[in-house]
Amino acid sequence: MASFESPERSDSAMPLHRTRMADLAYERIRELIIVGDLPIGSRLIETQLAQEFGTSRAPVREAIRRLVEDGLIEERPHHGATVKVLDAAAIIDLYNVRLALETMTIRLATLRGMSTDRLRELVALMDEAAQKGDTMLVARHELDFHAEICQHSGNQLAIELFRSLGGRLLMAVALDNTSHQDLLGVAAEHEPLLAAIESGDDRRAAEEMRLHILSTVGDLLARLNGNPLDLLDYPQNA
Amino acid sequence: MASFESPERSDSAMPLHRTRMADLAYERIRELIIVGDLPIGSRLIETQLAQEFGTSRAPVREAIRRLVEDGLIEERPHHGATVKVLDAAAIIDLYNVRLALETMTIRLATLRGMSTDRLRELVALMDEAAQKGDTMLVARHELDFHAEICQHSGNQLAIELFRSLGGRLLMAVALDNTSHQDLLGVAAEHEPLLAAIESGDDRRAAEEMRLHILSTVGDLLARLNGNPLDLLDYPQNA
DNA sequence: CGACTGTATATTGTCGACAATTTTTTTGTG
DNA sequence: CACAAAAAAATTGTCGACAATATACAGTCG
Repeated sequence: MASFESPERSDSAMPLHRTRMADLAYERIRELIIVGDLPIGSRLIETQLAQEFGTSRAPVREAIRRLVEDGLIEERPHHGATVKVLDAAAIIDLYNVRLALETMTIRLATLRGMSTDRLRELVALMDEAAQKGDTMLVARHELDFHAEICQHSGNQLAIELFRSLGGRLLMAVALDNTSHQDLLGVAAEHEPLLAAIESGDDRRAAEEMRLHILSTVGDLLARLNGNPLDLLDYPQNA
Repeated sequence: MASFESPERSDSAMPLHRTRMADLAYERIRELIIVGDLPIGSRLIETQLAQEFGTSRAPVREAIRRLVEDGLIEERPHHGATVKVLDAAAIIDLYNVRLALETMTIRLATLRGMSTDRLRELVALMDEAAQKGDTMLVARHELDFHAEICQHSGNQLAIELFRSLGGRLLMAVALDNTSHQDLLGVAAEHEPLLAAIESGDDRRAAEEMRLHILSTVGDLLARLNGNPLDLLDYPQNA
């Protein structure tokens, strides 16, 4: 009868994790890397991070393994993990892959007749963030914009891949600490994309995406160092 | 002086890991999944696998995390890991991504003037395996063939991504347990690709790659179930 | 003074145990 | 017999400790 069970101790029973420490560690370390708090090349000491998070090493190890797979971290077997370098060459590689992936996803999304409502909301958020001069927030909304398109492609694999690319894409923006110049124009630059999606012409949408991405990476590389884009000029149509 | 140190006990000191258990576990589990020994949907019990490998759970956990990132395994927070389903829809997604990626890498490789010597060796190996009727071995050499092209693109990210896609690509072939019919023809089908690469015309190479991949996935889906390719028809040129 | 060697330290790799949670089985009841 | 609640079992999540390895440092000899 009426067994004395206290399904939830209300007093002092705070830390009962409803979520996994490993997930938290993953998010936190990822953020540290993206923001640049853990600079490129710096080592990730498991014990140190564990202490900082107030956990054991196990969740930290797990988080690090995931970040390795995300490409944010490099690891040598007994040496440890370091934040992977993201130089101009890596950015070109990154954007080449992005180009290939996103020209595909936007075609699929366009063919499926995706609505642009949410996209317009995100553009508005970009604008808002731009007016505050918050470069990083603009970049995050911009990433959401592209993720939204990816989502509507229906290609689950592409969605996963784009998510895992997100960290590096944000890193690339964060590297470029200057660049408050044309922040106001970034929202408007998305109009042609919206129009193309609404037109239902997938080929046109892909071409707009190509131009959009090329412009983005061009700016990025131009600011990072004068390096012109090496082999990124990659037209899909004649 | 001359401290008694035995840097390598020759007798019975076998398990001194020169390599990490976690790596071994990763390879072994991956192979179990690809071959189909761990069928789709089956659960991966950490303790069970650990016992089978003669290790603790830690390396197994690590391996599982990596396989999750490779997309071979699905994981719900407290429920455990299961082998991810790979149905016709997933295969279409996979090959769409592959198409986007490989039409890019072959263009870059071609522009860089890659040698086809190694590729011809791999075609020979395919033929050899085909004559033995070893479907899986043909598939592995075929994967190496494409990996080789990817390698010569110089795009590090694309190389990583293709490697992580490899597991799923092999799984797709393994699913299709029949299919000894046109095994002999598979080697010859690579000739146009080789010719295009040697011609130095990157656009032509990309088109050949597109045809090649479309043909592959077409066969695959046709055998898997009568499902016609849904939205994969994805020409790059007009 | 520099190269080498051996030691000390720091860090990762693995283990066994316990806590938290979920799934399965059992039990009681209408 | 079906159905709900409770107990039991199985499994994952986290921890602290130890072993294996790599790095840093000091001492020695040329």
